[in-house]
Amino acid sequence: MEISTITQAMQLHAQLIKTGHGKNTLSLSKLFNFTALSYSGNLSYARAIFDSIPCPNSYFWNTMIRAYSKSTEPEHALQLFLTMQHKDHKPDKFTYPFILKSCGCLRKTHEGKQFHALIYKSGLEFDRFIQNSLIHMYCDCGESNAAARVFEKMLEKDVVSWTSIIDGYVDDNRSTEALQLFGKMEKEGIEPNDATVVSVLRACADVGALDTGRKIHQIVEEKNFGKVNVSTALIDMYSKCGCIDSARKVFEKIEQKDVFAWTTMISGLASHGKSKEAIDLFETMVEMHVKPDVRTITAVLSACKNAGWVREGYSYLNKMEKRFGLRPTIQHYGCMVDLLARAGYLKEAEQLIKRMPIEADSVVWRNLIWACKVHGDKDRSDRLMNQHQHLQMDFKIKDSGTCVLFGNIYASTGEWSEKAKVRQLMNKKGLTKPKGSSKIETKGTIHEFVAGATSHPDAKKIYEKLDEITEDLILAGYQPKVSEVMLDIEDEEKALQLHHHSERIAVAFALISTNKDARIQIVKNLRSCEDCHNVMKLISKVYEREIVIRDRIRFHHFKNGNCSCGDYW
DNA sequence: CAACGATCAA
Repeated sequence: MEISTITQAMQLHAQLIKTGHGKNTLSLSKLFNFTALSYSGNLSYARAIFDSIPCPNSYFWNTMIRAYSKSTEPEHALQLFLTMQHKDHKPDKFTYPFILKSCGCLRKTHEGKQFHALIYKSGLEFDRFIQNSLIHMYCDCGESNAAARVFEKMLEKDVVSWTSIIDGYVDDNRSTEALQLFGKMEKEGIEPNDATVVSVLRACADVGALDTGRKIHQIVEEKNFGKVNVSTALIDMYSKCGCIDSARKVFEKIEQKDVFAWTTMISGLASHGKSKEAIDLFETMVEMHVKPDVRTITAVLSACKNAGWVREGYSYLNKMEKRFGLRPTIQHYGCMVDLLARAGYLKEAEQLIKRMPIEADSVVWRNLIWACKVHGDKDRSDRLMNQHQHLQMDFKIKDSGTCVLFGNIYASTGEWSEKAKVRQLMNKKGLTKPKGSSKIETKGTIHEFVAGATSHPDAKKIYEKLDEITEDLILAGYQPKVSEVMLDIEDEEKALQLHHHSERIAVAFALISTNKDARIQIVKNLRSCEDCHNVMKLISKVYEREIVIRDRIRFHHFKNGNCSCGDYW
């Protein structure tokens, strides 16, 4: 008898009890399997069945543990493992993958390592499934190095091993290495499947690896990976690599578009400054009866923010709860505060922070304070900075972003002693300034630059080119600003090197290493500043090159000295 | 006697 509903399962259970289920383990295991694992099952009912078995065999133990590992309370899986040991029942090669999954979900690195030791002692360390689970567990716990050690030791790495380690590297901000691993995987002749390409596309999106991304698109076509999530990953990759039109083409071809596909497309359009298209697409989505989720609304609000549409922003924020039944999160309120503040409604922005049912985080405060500075409302920004500084002291928030903001504000108004205090505070709290970097892809390889770095093999040529660029820019009317970094550095020569921001170094590298008509595409890990924009505008004009910059917030397309995304602010 | 691992967006 096939079981497909929980009622059927209960009927079968009743029958088994009546006729005495002692001998009929096959029916009972079928029943148990359904109750514990199927989507329409019932975990506590499964546990009741489990508890009614006097001496459960391995299958029952493992299935019960597996059920917990998939549930919202994976810690019960670990508890059950202890019970199992207590009752002298030995774990086997099926037990460990579920246990390791639970450790991963719960970020229990320490326990995970202990299980690793147990696995080693029981001689199961060369089981492929267990090794793959170990890789995944270590990645979930943020220990990608430990995962890599397991991976290296594997004698037969299969496609799941490769996918797991690649995906883990992407999650751990090691996308460049993830792409190198994919290259190795191809060399070893392992065929990627749909899960693999999704992970590799995430890596491409992360670092702006368009060439590799296109290559993956070809593989997807050849192998006919038709799942929506693959298309969604392609849309995201193309969007994040600056090719919004290619993203759109992939989107149009999807037959059954789900929330993820819609949301990814909408946020791609929003980040490219195409607010109108983003909003239109959202309306179409609603017409097609696809229910938006909280992230969809975030994308819509950020489209409003980029366009400065205050009324529309408010209306979507209201609709979100009333029409779609979604509770706004800090991201939504933060976006709305930012929208108001950028449009110059500073008082309203501050009031919204006080009114909203969630406590503002430091990102929200930071955006508002910065907006006050941009709009020249010094009283408000001083007051907010004082308030926020107290918050920071009182709650011991470790937030280097806020310190950087304060430092920048003091520097821009020439309050050097205040700025020095911020620096002292950062030292005391052990905070370091996030280091800006710029990535660029040439011939399928990712190059990453930070200000002042000299480790690139072409460093000498790049800095020569930079000097040349600086001269050309000055001829075209650029006035070098006394950079903030320069003031902190004693050594003058070092200061001059640092003065070249990372994106300028990347552009110089692109100018000497790419074709004249290829567009230059840069991924920054921080938000780009006004000075960066002015310089990019000029370079694109003087050298007649198209330059695309992606920063934390959005894209900026520079062509012949014009920026198609409006001003940076 | 049954069974196990990797998947998307601010």
